[in-house]
Amino acid sequence: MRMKEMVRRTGVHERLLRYYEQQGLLAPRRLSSGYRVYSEADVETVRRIRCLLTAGLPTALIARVLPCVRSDGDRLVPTCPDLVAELRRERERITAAIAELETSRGILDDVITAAPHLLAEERHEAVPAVPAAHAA
DNA sequence: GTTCTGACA
DNA sequence: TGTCAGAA
Repeated sequence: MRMKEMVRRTGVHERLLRYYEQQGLLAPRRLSSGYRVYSEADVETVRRIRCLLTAGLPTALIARVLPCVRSDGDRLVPTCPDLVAELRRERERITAAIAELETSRGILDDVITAAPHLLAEERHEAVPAVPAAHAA
């Protein structure tokens, strides 16, 4: 199938399908015209890509993970021994990222709660009366 | 009309 | 990721 049909089948925008290919996640056959020709397997691959992206994996890792998983309904099952270890590392990276964000939020909380009176005044001054003639 | 590549927001 | 331009 060509691009238009692939977009319909996957629900993924044409621009993204090209991006996945550019990242080495897809390798559709090419016609002499240069047009891409996708297979049924490619449709399934796109579903896996979406799943892994949602899981927060970077495209570079997805490219390595893709040949090491099989689909079981809407679940992905690892088929390579090294893969699980790699995914564990990725999980640790995400855990670390969460910790950093929580720290950032904590600092902001301190700043926000330190001057509630200023926030109240600012709110009062920031809402001047709108002339009726200019109101939408 | 459909798809391609490249570039920019 | 979304969108547009210019070419085939």
